[in-house]
Amino acid sequence: MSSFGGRMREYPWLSIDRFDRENLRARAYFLSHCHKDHMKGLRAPSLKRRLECSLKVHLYCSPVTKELLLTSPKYKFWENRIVTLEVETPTQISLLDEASGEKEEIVVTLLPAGHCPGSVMFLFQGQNGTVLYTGDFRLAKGEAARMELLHSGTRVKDIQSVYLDTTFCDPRFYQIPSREECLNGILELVRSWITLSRHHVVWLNCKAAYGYEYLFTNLSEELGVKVHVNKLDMFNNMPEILYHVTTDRHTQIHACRHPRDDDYLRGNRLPCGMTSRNGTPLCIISVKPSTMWFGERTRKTNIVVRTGESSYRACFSFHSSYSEIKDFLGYIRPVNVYPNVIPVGSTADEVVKILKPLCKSYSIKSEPKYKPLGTLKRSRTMDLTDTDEGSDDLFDTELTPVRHKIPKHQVETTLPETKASSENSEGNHSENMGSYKATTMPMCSQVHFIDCEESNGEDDDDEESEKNTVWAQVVAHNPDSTLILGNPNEEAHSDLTCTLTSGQQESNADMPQWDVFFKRDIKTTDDSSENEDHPPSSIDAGRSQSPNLFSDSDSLSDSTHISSQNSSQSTHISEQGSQGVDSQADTVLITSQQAHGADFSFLNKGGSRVTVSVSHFMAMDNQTESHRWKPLDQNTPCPDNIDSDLKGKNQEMNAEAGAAETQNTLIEVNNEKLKTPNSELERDSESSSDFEIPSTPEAELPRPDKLHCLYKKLAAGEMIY
DNA sequence: GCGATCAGGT
DNA sequence: CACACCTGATCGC
Repeated sequence: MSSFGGRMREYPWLSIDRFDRENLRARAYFLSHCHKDHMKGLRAPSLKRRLECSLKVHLYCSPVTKELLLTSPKYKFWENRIVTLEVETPTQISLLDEASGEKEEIVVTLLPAGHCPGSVMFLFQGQNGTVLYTGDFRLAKGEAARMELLHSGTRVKDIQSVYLDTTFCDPRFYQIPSREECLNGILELVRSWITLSRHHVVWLNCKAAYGYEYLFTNLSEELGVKVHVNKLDMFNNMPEILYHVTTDRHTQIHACRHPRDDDYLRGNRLPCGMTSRNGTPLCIISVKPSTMWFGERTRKTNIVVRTGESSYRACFSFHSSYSEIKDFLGYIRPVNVYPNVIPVGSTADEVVKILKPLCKSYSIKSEPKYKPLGTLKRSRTMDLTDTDEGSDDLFDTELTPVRHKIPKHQVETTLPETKASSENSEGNHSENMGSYKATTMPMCSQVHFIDCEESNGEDDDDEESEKNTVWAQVVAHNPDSTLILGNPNEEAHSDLTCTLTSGQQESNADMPQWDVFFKRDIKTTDDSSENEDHPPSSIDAGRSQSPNLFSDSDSLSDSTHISSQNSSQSTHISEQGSQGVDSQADTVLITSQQAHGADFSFLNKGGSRVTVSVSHFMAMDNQTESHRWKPLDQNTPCPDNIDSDLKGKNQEMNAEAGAAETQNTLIEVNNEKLKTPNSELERDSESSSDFEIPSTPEAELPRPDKLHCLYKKLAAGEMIY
């Protein structure tokens, strides 16, 4: 649960995901997603009163979040105070301090968070630096690298602070099977059950919260069976979800709820009351989506575990795993990081201890500026592959400071280190706000070296796993190599490869684009169709791959695997067993390795399908990646220019505001992506977008005249973006 | 009667 | 295992 207080050190007059106490004085509110624990105070009378008095205070959120929020009458009073911001569309807003009349411009960008429909992260850019509030998120490894708007050109933006979802920031939660693996596991379980007869139904034991829609839509799409839910009016304007859910109880997949649904199930009755069909009693299994995690060394990951006669637990996570968190933060490398959540059984100190080494100032302090050997072994930016060619790449790319190829940033990196490290030392950041402009970091800090000892950290007992982590990052940087190689070692990182697609879904202007937040294509792969061709037929007992973590499954003597991969472990659920005879004491286990197989074939098919049906949970892949890898087209924002354009826009907007005598708290920049006026920069960005890593440093070296100009500006104390 | 908080449950 | 949420008891206004 989030313990974020609502305010960021850099911009304390903004409140995010908290609306009580001090937050009642905020100049603007932001809601990252529609979960209750992020809406504290949002409907309190005190805030309502504040709104009535302060007509210029608004709530900013994604269109989907607004839609979901306003479905509840309790939040209706917000209706005309909500400003929706399109995802991945930098938008400038003006914040007016009503007391002082002081006005401030800030650019906010919503980035898909993969947590639930409408969930976003907020990237703020303003006079006190660039900060990222992640809200709750689940992003697979490498996804930060594919978010165009986290970059300026090919380089990650300089981010002062990240306010991070640390729900699973504990080595205990080292890995969680990817969304695709989980989905495939559940899909195969559901498929194998409901195909037994029309009376075989599945109850998905989902909590009352947004976030399972991606499961519903994918199951429905794959199986052609809609999911019964209690309520669907919140999706009225989201046809992509609406189509896959129903209030008609005569379906084989249910996610309906009842306060005492356990009792209902015991009585062989669905929470909606259904107990039979045409006089024939239903055969019900329940599947409870829950987070399952695995240690660093765990090779086998069971997606589905049988927990009883007719009950199963299936892996499902709304939050990033430990390794995903580290990958995300390690890519962004902010100066500071602040946990939004203290994981149960952990402490703030422990979390910070884990995260600090991934921050810039940490590497400034602890790493020599030039570490050729370390580089050779552990560069995060090198283009490694599983094969021997990888080594060549390693040498080719390694020695070039690949992240410093953008001229204007190159200049920046030559600034003397000033505040970066001091700010980091848990100092009071507001003290330094005024000097933000001087806060830069030396060149080396952007080269993502991974120091052997350092990065092993608490995991340093497992060298191989560490390698895999590096691998994951590397692979993520080069989609082409991913497609070819996949993961060299094991299933643990297969999630990486599942997100690689190309193309981009066209946005539809009118409807909230829920799929922007959740996209994924459960591909019916060659493998899985092969699976379909082999209806449940055999039990492969006695091969439990259940990790020790799962005492519940271990307690059952034998295991049955549902393989989505091949016929050697074919899918079977014995009706007899599920009916309580349980002769085989089956635990149905679907390993991520198996699911993994399906995922790869999903990829193979990728090219053609990507654009539209890369569906439901991973829009961030689809979208951001298409930004990043496809040839730059007219609509692709050029992040280079967002920064450089900012000042101009600010001035423009200020002028406009003055002219229009609005003095409004809010000015939106047409809700459009800031477009680049500079075709040269655009080309620059384009070429660099082909690969995360430039082939040669020369290609992007700053021109001396430009450098000179920038140096002069710096000397004059001007802000340089 | 309402909201906030906590405990306890799923 | 946790998450996000619900219910019910209690307290204060």
